[in-house]
Amino acid sequence: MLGAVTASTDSTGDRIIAAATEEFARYGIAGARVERIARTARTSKERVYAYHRSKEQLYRFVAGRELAAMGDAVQLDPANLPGYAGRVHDHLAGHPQRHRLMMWGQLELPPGEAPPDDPFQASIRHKVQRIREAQQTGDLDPAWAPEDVMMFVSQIATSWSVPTGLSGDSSGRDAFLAARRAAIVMAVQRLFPAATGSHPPHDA
Amino acid sequence: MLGAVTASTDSTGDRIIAAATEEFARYGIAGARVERIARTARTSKERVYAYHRSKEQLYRFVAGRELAAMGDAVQLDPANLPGYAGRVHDHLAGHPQRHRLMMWGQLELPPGEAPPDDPFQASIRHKVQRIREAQQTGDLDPAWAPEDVMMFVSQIATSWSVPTGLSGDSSGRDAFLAARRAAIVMAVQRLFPAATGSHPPHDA
DNA sequence: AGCATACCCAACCGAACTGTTCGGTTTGGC
DNA sequence: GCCAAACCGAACAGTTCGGTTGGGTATGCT
Repeated sequence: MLGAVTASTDSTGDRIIAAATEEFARYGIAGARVERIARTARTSKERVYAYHRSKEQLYRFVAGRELAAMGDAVQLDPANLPGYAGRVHDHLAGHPQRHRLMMWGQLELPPGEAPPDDPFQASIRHKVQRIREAQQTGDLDPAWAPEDVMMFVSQIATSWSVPTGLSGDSSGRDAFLAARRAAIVMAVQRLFPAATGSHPPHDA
Repeated sequence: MLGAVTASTDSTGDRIIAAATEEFARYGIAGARVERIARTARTSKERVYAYHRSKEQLYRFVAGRELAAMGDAVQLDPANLPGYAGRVHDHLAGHPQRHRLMMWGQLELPPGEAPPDDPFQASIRHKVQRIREAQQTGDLDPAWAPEDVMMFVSQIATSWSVPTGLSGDSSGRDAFLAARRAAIVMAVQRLFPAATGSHPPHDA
């Protein structure tokens, strides 16, 4: 439950991944302690390095995993961006570690890294492309630059993914997040309304 | 020019602050090296600790400074949020270190810190209050929760404050950022239109 | 029985870091 | 010239960490 992408089995490799996900989300790459990861995973440092080449590579692995899991959980639907934003909010706001895990990499990894196949860059480019296509088929207002659409939706959707202290106590947190979700959906709907569904699919 | 809040004089204390600002923005708190700060400031570690109690306290100092400088540079005008968002974009997108400096603190400092007078929390609360008042005077649509207004404007305004590789090469970067600025202003205008200015100021 | 694989544990290496100390030098006011 | 403050450079103490090594156990296959 603590690990973001809890594997189905409970092998040593899986426990290492779960423990690393937790550790990196909390302390970042530089702040993470391999010894602590090993202890949490009920194994030894030696095993961690048997499965992963280095601490940084281990981070890349779990971060990529988290990104993929998020891609599965929240499906980008360029014809219904308000719904997409709501799903993103649900996925992240209820599990702040998921957001933190990604942010650490964005700050700690100098942009001169894995340029050809970086999963994050690829994911972004893919989303922009999907939005561009939706604009061509009339599902989305073509007046906006697709990069802006993608960025604004992401930014609004993740507005409340980092606990700020504004969120109040833990008792009313669900209600709080639900209200924030409604505002997110409304804002995105106002900027990029969902397609009504009654339009010809480009060639009809 | 490199330091975000370059002091007017060039005393040792000022150079330490400038160097620390640069160092923290690039490497974060844990990643910053006091020795490197001292060298950049053309002084010694001994001097750094003569002016500041610890590395973390030094970070808090420069981060607070940066926050204050930003508060001066971009004035929140609840009656004209699109203009405010544009100013925030100008202030941050052209100087990504400014944004990075703040983000590090948000990730690295556990939320159990300086709860009573944390400048960041105070700044947020203050902005929310300003927005709430504008809603009461009719400058802003009172249908939104003020927290959402503040957060959405901030998120949209900072959309392009972190270089993503989408920004293209350095040659066309100015044009790129200018286009992004226009989109930001338009988006905020659509969500929270600027007051027309021809309304009675609450008591007329 | 033989063997390979997975595993544990503890020690270890080399490097790096924070924060302090200290002897000696410069600077500027009086 | 005198003195105090600011400063420098280098070393130091104490700790921590990433990553490696090596000896030993458990398991399961053939």
